[in-house]
Amino acid sequence: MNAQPLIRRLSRYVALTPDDERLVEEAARERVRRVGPREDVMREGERPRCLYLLVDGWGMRYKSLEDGRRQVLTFALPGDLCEQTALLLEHADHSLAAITPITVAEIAGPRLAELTTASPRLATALAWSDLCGHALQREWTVNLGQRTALERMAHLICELYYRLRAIGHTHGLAYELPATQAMLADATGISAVHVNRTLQELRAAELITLRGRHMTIHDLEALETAGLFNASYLHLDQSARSTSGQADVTPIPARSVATEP
Amino acid sequence: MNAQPLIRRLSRYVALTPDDERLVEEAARERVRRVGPREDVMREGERPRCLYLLVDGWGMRYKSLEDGRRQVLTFALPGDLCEQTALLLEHADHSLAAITPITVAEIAGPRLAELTTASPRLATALAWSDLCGHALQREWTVNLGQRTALERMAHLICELYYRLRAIGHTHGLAYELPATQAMLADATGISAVHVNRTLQELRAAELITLRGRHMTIHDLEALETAGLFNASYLHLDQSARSTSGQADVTPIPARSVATEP
DNA sequence: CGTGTTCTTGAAACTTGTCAAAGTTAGTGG
DNA sequence: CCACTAACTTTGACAAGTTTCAAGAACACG
Repeated sequence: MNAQPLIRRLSRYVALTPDDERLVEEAARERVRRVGPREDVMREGERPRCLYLLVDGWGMRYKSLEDGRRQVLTFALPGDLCEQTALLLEHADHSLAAITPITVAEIAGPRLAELTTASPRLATALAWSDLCGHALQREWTVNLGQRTALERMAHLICELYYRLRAIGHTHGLAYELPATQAMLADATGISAVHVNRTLQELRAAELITLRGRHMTIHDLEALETAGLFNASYLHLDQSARSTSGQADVTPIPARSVATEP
Repeated sequence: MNAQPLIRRLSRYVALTPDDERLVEEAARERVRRVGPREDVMREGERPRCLYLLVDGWGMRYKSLEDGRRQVLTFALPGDLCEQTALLLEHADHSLAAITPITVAEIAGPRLAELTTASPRLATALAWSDLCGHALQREWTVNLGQRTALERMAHLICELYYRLRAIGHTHGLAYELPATQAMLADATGISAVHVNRTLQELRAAELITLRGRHMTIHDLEALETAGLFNASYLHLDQSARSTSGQADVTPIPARSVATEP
């Protein structure tokens, strides 16, 4: 039950066997935690003791500057997992906060190692999961560096649409967007006030409707154009590829680290 | 010889045995390429057929927008390696260009797999290398999203200083900076003209001198403060940590992919 | 000793940020 | 179920930071 979002996600990359799925389910069932909105799941500077799998709800990864400025690195959606290498760190380099009430499964390092050594398919799938996270981070770098405020917002709205659609969280062209404008501001690197104006501009252009937490896209193609958006960086259509007899996919990771010293 | 920068880099994370070093050397010697300034080593959209190891010179990873805008994702320095998972991709999601004349070693997927299966130390070291790359990308996200033009430049200058110092490419507080102001602009997300003004501001504040390609930092501490810079994200001081008997560092990766289909 | 790239400068326009206050929504407790 | 508070959204006016355009100066290379 709990592991469904992750299994669904991993299956996007590699065809898993029933055994694989069982392994994932066990790992995700072991320790489950609920965290309320505005609370941190994991905090910058702390020692990472496990990998967090977001089972349900919205989260956000962020880094803070000493003077209080804050940058959202990415929004975390159901099925999202920390990058595996994070376990190597002595101190986490960013925080993960809950936006809505969320459910997270904690996957300990040794447990993760088990998965990847037991199944090369899982190892590959997890590598894919990491890869997608990094591709996303690169695209955000571009978004922040090159796009105007309007383009950034349009781009973000498109990204969230595609990511949510991939996990069945859209209704037609609509989805629930629990992030506040202040959070959108921290994600796009523009001020909260300007986020507000930018959203109004998108409304005026009849590209979207946003009332309360309800986002509706009216013209996806136009919105993508406005945001210079191209979904390929999300790698949502990998599905089949890895299924066929891929020759020498070496085991892959199993990046656990010493357990508590 | 060729592999020195990478060996040096990997040794920062994990103590390697002579055997490990030999393996790395062999892998890096196999195919070596020289690329001239302004040429691409690898281009967005192409199928990645190997991992590139920058042996000598400066490069930059970048993504382009359809309308010609360009964002530098990071500067590549000697010893830098592509992330291992990049081999999974059908199409590279960014390009790598030479800034100076450079030497790159091409490491094929199977070769990489060999390294990681043969030596758990190498596997861990390579995982660390990936991790550092991602941590750097996250920090750039913050840089672009939250810092002012002056802060971004200061931050970038500090970052380059520390990275170059780690590979012995600094002379006291000075280093050669082959990137043009236009490249710095694409890296910091500000216009080339404003980069120029910003550099002058840093000069006026007596924080740096930049004549031709020669960068000198006059007051590193003040520069770090100006850029809200904190070197910890670079993970330059991992050295010792992994040396001691780390219990259960599971093998780790070996992320190769099907060789040419 | 050109010729093309890179750096520098100034002035004007524009995007975005800041401040402050009012309006709205949502959640909590009486 | 309403009242009340706190959080969030919206607005306006203004300030500031940054971009753009255009042109000249300084380099660097063949």
